[in-house]
Amino acid sequence: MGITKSDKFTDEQNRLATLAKALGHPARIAILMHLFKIDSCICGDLVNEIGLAQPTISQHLKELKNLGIIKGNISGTSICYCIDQDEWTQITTLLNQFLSQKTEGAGNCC
Amino acid sequence: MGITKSDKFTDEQNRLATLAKALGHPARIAILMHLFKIDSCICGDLVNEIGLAQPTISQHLKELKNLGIIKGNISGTSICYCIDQDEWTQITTLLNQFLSQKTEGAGNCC
DNA sequence: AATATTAATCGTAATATTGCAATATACAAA
DNA sequence: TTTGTATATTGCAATATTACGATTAATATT
Repeated sequence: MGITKSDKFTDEQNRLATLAKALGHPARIAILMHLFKIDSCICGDLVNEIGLAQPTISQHLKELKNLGIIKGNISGTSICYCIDQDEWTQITTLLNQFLSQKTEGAGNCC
Repeated sequence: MGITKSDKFTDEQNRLATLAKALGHPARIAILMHLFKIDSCICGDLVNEIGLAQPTISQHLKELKNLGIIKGNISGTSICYCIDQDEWTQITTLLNQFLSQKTEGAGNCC
């Protein structure tokens, strides 16, 4: 039904899924990559950099902002976005913790 | 339009997004967690473990299987799923590479 | 063979996501 | 104040995802 039954899962599971989902679109990956590459506030070249329409980029930025991954400050007529390093560290720590799991035994029973 | 314009992005960006997306649902996180915890083939208790209907679980398993994260072998009348450790290592390496990025400067210009 | 068990597939409904045109908002410059 | 520039919001169309009932396929068991 298009609706995720979050109540069936633990907070941790929901949190991990939410974070992964936010990274689950190439435009948002590209935005983050660009922000890392520029490594300072960028203002509006994302629309040029990525080939999507301005409202679409704006929407993806909003999503990343809602999760706290990036923050934006008004800078004259443009808005200055950058990675929130603290939040990024927290998020990636959580994800890494999950990703670094290993099957105990040689695993691969199949 | 609900369709992702993959052609606008690099292979790496698309790959990362696809992997992240696969982890972007709590049921799939829960399935992986359970497989790691059991650390051996489990067969059908995922349906009991997670409170979703059998076709729903089957669908999520298929998604993970398509990406190669898990594999399943027929074992009598049931099917035996487990993590594909090699593939998991590859995938997490790729993701970690992206996640471990840091803003060079003190960052946080905003 | 008939029956039971397990998991995949099909069909469908409900909701979510993606993308953009049009518009609105906010500020700067002239 | 008007004009231009940059970003956000709204509204909508197209597609994707999630979930499940019903069914099917495959194998065991009797």
